[in-house]
Amino acid sequence: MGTESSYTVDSTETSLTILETLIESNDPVGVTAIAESVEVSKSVVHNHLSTLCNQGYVVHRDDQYEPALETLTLGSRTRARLPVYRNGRKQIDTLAAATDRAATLFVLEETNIVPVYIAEPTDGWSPEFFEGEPLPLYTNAPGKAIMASLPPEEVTALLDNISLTEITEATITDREELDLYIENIRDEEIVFSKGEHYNGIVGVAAAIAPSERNRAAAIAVHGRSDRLNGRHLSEDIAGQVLSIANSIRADLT
Amino acid sequence: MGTESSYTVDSTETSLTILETLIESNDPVGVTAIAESVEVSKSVVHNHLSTLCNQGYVVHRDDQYEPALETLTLGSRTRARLPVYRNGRKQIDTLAAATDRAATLFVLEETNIVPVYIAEPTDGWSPEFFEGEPLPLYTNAPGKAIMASLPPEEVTALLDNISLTEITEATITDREELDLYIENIRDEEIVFSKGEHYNGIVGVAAAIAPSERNRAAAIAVHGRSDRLNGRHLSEDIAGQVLSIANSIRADLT
DNA sequence: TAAACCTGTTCATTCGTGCAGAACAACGAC
DNA sequence: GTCGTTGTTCTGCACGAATGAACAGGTTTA
Repeated sequence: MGTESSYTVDSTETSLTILETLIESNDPVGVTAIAESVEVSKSVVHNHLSTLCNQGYVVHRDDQYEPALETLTLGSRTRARLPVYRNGRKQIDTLAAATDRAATLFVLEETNIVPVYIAEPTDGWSPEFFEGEPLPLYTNAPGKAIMASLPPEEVTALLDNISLTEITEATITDREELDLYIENIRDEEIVFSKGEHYNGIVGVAAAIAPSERNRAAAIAVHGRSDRLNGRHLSEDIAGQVLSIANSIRADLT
Repeated sequence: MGTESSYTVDSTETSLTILETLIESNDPVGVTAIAESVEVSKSVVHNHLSTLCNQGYVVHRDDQYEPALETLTLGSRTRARLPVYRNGRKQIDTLAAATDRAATLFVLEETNIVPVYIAEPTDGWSPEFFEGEPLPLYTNAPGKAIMASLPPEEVTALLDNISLTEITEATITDREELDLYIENIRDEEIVFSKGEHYNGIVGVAAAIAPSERNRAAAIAVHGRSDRLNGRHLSEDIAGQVLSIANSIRADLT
């Protein structure tokens, strides 16, 4: 893991940086603005944008540039490789509909979990994170559920490669405390979290343990703590999360 | 439109080609295989892969490379810019649930339509196309519905930039015939298609006309012709497509 | 056991190309 | 009209990306 190679291609990096800049700025943007933001000359930005346009990842209109919708292919085809997504997606939809809260499917990748599919409630709060945005393992319910579903030696291997930094006041930043916590939830089927990544947001998660051909995954329901609490959270919601998790597990044969 | 610039960055192109190669091969793949496929030397492939790994778009395990789930961020954040997606997504879900067929939201980009959100039926056939994969305007119902919703001069501007090639026997390849067809459906609210892009697949579509701040879009229901036909198609399904289209239009204020 | 053949990775060298910066063109504001 | 902008083009130079061979592992073959 993590053997950072020194031989890299600089121009690819700047191209990707430019593309990311386009995506982060939520409106069409011009060459000079990008040049200032990325700190390269205008002509360079122009060349990279032309390249990205030719490849179909950027569109050009009225001296302004925007990320192209074709960027969706990369991700949609990548996640379509995951059996847990292909089989589990509809179950996430029903989980969101049944609980009327945001339901998400997470998959372990490297030392992070990545939300692979987010089903939003018909109305109300939706998660701040995006599909594809890596999240740390230790600041949320699905991450902890996944860790508890892995063999202990794999967990230590993962945790040895990351540092525990505080996101909110509720984040566990002490390694021993975290190890102990994971041991304690090892026999549980459901993991709760309260505001360890986003203040005022609670979550219920259940892991889908890895197998021969499937990566470690987890499903979760998130919501604002004022609308998701008490027995409703710990019994109703948790029960539904658990039953959907079992159902997805069963479908993976 | 289409002023292809000659000043481009070659290494960016090869990086993206390598990434696309990884995505198309549905399994983890090694350096030499990519080198053969892209026709560059192994060391070059290695350097580009290292770069893509560092940027988070490729993951490296056991001498094998795979596209990273983080590729999802690009597309998910790009489509989140579209008001029609943010407001219409749930409606597409209900359309798919109500008809128990695949329902899709398309958006016009350059001279293509791009599926931005696909809701699959609880069981049964799902479209062959991926979210983000550009489709020609003239081979399917949503494309034609969009053209019929645009001012005629814009349609001719679009069609002047593409060539009509035959995909299946049902594809309209004659420009005059296509122009006439579009004129004929101009007053209709619903457009049908039968196997013009995929054999044996029929579709019903309704356009969401462009406005000041929203691009031209369309919604559609697709299915296999043996299970989607006759009065069921032309009345039941069409009616639901229409009512959802109206609802999305209304939500866009 | 050892040699032949796979991998993926590293390395020096050389050639090509991506880069900066200035000049250009096209538009808008004052 | 002129001075701001903008995006685009162009040229020379220097840096860096590509080459192709050598290296380090592992697995198969004799």
